[in-house]
Amino acid sequence: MNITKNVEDYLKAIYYLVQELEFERVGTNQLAEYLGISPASVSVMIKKMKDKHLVDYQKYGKIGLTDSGHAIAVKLVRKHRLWETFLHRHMNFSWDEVHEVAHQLEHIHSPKLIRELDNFLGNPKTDPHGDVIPDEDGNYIIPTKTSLAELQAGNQCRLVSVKDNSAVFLKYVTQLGLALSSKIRVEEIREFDGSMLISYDGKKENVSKMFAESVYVESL
Amino acid sequence: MNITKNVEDYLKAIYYLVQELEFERVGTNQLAEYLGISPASVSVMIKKMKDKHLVDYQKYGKIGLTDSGHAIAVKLVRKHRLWETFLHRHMNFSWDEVHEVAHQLEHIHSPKLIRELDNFLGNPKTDPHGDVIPDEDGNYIIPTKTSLAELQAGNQCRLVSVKDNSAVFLKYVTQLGLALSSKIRVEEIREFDGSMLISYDGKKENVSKMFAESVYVESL
DNA sequence: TAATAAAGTTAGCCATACCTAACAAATATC
DNA sequence: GATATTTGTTAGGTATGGCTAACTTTATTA
Repeated sequence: MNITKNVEDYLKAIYYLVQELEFERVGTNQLAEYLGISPASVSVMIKKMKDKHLVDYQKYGKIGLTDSGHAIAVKLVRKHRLWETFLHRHMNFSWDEVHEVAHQLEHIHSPKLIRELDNFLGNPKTDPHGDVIPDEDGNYIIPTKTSLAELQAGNQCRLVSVKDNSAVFLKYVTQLGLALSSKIRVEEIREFDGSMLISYDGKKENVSKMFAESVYVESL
Repeated sequence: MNITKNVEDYLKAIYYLVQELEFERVGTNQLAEYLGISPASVSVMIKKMKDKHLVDYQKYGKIGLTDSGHAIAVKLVRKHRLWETFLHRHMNFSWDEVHEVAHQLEHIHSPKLIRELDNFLGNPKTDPHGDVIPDEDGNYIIPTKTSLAELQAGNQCRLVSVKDNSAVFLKYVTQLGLALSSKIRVEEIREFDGSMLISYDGKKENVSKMFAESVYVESL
């Protein structure tokens, strides 16, 4: 059973939509939207992937991963995050630049390379966005994620990861002067729109509710 | 004009057959043989590549690279050899293991990554097989290659590169206890089959003419 | 509940890139 | 120079993975 680059992309997309965004299962349209292709193409592909026992599916239903599909997806996530770490630490890629190239690199097939890369990087536990890197056996703990938006005025926290890995969002975070492990204090929360005034590194900035929801923190 | 991974493979293959093996131009059958695909497929592909101005070609003639085709091929060679160097130096890949994975990695598109990789490696001039790595502008000097077979009994030399990068051949070289920059002395040459007795590192070994022709040396 | 909207599927088409079989051209040999 | 042999091309088929248009099913809402 030959898994193509495309099938790998589908598996990772399903994994992402199912696990990270916390839907239980994904619809063909959502998946199509996420992958930037037509729902019709997804319909056809999912049928083939079902034949290969990579996804759970029945017509007009929702898509889920089988155990084998899940295992492959986790391996891809591991590769992706190891490459991101490599690019960030050794190739001078900023955290908003790593994703695109890592997306290409994750399709390289070489168990030895991944083992060696992991070793070279010193078995990192998280990637440049604070996301957990699954171990060689595909095991990992998804940490309970608290968003900045859940805090109260007066609370202090440390930035541990981001919900949105898009270059646009990450550049904005960088522009604000924030990075992983930045220490943040919630100064005020505006009831009417959920925006907050936060302080960090001697700065004070106003951020939207959406921003606060896109940033995960650890309470201090 | 979108260059696919397959077209890249064709370009590199043509480049290799034309430059490295010193034919002026390649026939479709030779190319098909080298790529492990049918001549018919090559015929069709070359027609498309001609339309994209990547190759010089006319029906029933021989294939050559255009300037733009050549430029792309050289960039691929550069990427391939930089990745080989990386795999060998930092990922503990032996010189017989690097080719396959580098062949995958050379298709990664990211000018920044290649610049950074080159920098990370300290702008290496040669890869783990002793082959020259073209610079960022695609410039490189093909050194005059002297094979071990050209030497006379009593001559001394140093191994600088190999003609054959196949795992089978490289493993044999390693097994003999030879590596790049090994110092070799030609002890005897047998007229009838061109085989030679060579000595190096206190060892004495008999090698075939074909072997001697597959190893490039620098006279001492 | 019936009409409408949203979501999903099927059919038929395109591009890439491979294949085999049959044919055509070029080269080599008698 | 005629006939093999080698070399190369064309035609028609397969698989992957996209697309649009038309249709069906499910969900929503009046």
